Amino acid sequence: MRTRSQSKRPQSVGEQEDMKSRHAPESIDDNETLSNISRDAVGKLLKRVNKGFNKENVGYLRQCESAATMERGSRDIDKRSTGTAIEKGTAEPECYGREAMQYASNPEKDEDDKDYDDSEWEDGSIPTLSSMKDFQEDLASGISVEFDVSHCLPKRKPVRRATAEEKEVAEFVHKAHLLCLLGRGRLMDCACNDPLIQDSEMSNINFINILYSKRMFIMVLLIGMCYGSEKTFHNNFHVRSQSVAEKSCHSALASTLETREGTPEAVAALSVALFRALNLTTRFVSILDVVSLKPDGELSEPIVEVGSKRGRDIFSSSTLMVAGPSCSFASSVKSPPEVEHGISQTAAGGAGRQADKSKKNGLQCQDSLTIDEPKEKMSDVAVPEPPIDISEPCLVKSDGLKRKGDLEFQMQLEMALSATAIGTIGSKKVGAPLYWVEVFCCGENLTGKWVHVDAINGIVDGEHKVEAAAVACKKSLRYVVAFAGQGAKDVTRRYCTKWYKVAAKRVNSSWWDAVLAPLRELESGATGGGVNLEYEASAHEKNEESQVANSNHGCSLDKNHSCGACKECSEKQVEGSSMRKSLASTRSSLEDMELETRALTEPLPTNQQAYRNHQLYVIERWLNKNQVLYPKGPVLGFCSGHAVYPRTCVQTLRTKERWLREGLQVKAGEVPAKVLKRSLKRGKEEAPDDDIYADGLHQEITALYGRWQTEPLHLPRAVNGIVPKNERGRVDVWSEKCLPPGTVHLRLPRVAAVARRLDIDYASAMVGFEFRNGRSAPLFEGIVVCTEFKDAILQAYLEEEERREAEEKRRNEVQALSRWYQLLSSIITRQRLNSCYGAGALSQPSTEIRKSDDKCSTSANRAQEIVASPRCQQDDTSEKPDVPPSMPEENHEHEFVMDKEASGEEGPTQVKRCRCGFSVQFETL
DNA sequence: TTGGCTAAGTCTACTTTGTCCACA
DNA sequence: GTGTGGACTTTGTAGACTTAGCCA
Repeated sequence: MRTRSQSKRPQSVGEQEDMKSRHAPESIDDNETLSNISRDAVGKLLKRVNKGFNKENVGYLRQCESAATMERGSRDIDKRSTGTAIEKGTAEPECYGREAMQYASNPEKDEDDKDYDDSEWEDGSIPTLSSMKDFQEDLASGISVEFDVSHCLPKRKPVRRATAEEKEVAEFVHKAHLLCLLGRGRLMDCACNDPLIQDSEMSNINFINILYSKRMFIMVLLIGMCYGSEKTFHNNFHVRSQSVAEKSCHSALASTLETREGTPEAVAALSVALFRALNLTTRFVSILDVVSLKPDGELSEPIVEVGSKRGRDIFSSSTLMVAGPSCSFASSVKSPPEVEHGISQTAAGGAGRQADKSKKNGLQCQDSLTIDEPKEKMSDVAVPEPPIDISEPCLVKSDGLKRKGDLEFQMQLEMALSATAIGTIGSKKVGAPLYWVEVFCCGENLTGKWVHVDAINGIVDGEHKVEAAAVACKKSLRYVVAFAGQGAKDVTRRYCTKWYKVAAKRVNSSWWDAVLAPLRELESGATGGGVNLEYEASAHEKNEESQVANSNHGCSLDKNHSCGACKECSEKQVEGSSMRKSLASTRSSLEDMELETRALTEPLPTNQQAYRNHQLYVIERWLNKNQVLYPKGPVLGFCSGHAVYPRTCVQTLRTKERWLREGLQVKAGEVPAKVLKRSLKRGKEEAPDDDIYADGLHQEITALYGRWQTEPLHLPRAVNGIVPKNERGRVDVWSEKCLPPGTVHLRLPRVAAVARRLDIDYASAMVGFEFRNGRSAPLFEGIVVCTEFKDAILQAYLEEEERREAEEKRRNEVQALSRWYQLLSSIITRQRLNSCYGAGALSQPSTEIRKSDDKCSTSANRAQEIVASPRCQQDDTSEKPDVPPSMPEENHEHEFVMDKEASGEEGPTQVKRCRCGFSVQFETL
């Protein structure tokens, strides 16, 4: 096919060849390059054409071949009509050459050929197989394709960089979104404390009496959130896609509780409510899926691309998130129909049958696990040391499989399920783990841990799997926040293994820490104030023991008893309060230590780029020019042959002058830790011994020193009231440390004049530089004087300021009076002129003057009074000229006639009036 | 898909210590 | 005659940093 523009081209290939041959001697090199480029481009095009025609256009080609005769006829007509000398078989090469040019200039467009605008194309001959053959023959015979070399050179795409303003806006949006999500999490956490919801959930279980056993607690976790082995929590609640309908958190939970169907957030929150109803210390944990911190950055869309073909709801619903083989996968969430069809049939594929098979085994395993395994495993260990997943033990730890065949079958099944799970994750067909629960499980000697519990997916202690699942779902694990007691705590480090990657995507830590600071206290108070299993068990025992005692003083005792009236209860409250506080601080600090330990024991990255901004490690190649490693060691490892050092070894070097600003000076005899060479482009010459001339370039060296080479600044002390000054007769006050001993910095305006008047020695205090008039200029603020003169100068300064203020006030008053006098004088003069010339032709200017007077007379009421004086009014009304009998010609000479005579306070006045209406009022002497 | 490398654009820190003239 | 204060004009550069593209 040919484009319209192509059909209008005046030159045929033959003509191009002629031109090429004519210009060949002028650019032999270019021709060689062009021929190579042409050959490559045509080769690529041929591949593409073959591929395209073989795969896509075969059917169409058959139709075209059947109509080949007709098309050739029309092509001949076309050739005759255009009048171009297209040889047989050259139309197609030209066509290909055109495509080759397009392809060479923009290879990416190749994929979008189908999207070409139809208007750009006209009906033409379809290249048939025979024509292809001809084309190849022609190609072999030396036909080449010319194209503009400027379009075929590989060019980088123009890089669109965000400006500082865009970055700032993006940061604002990021922060705002973060705060919104933080607020949302707090609301949801608050809703989890709703007693109605908790009671409603409690009504579904009936083993509260056996709760107070850590062994039972673990078992409860394992069997699926208190709903029994056959009726697990995540089987009981259906997870559906995120609802866009605006619902309050309470109503969302209530609705989910009633319909047994809700969003992942609501289902996770219900599990929190359930645990809290059971008096377990529980947090509602959420990934704050906030918009990117970078402009035009990736928005964490809740839907993955694959889902678009089968409907967005499929993958927006939370399904299994863990990669491992899972019994819960087999007995997975009762999902909506599309979920079952979408995932079990597509993602799992053949493994769906495996899943069905394992479902039966899984249930058996669950049963066996919940009854046997926990009792054996948890009898001695309170905290589940290995990650406990209800899915894993069911296949691995069954005692019933003893025979070799059974073991082989087990391994095969495990491998199949692993492959299924990996495939599932690889194809991004899992729901994003956005919400889960953390339950504090206390161990011996107050050593406890927060246990990850995902009620939606039926996973316990799977914190190490969250990151992988989030990555698989294109979710960024930037902020993982645990909510409790209206507070919040950042627990991201518990769930991420590569903190250096996460930290780069987070907002600056100071702002985030400031936001979370008050929330951390609330969270700490709530989680510490809650009851862990150990504490609860002991408290429960105490309650039972004290029931008898309570009956003595008449207090009704329940688990939340606190009358506060009786002495025992008061003491118990105080004791409990202090215990809770200590428990909270201990628990919180222990968790902080744990998170900090995780951060400090992060594994070494395997790529060099990661060391550029890594908080813990560094390699020497990424050091800045003013950084060195001191001490250079220890070597923690190697990355691509580069030694890895702790980041703490990195020292920042500064010049002597820079250290002075820090209040430090370089020790005598210290050799620069690093010497920088830089070219001198400024006209000012440095001292000759500081300059070097190398390779004809005028360079200067900059000696840099480390902090270990410095000592506190020793400035000469002020003696006999004389301030030590620098070579410019000033004192550089970068900070208080830069003040000579015995001096003080008086940062007051006009204080220098006071010191000078008192004949006290002082020095101007230079506090920095500012750019004025295109160059930097020192910035002075106040003076530096000896300490003993401080009070005298301040007292004199106050007196001088009072005197100056009084003088200024007096000057202002005089100036105000003068301006009032000028104003009134001008008004009177103007009014007099107005009364004289205000009629007739001068009426308009008079009005304008009055308008301008009005603008400035808002504060001059007196002036308005004068303007509105009786005499003026009389003039305005009585002096209004009569309508002239006839309009005189322009530029006529006034002929005044004595109109009337009046007498005023200032004497008799007379008015002369011309017949044109112009009048003159004058006073008679 | 990941990592190494590079190009290119953006941002940031560094630099640094006047002169003339009107007016009080 | 002298001191004071305002106007003048509005940098330039190197290097760090970031990001996208290319390639292995």
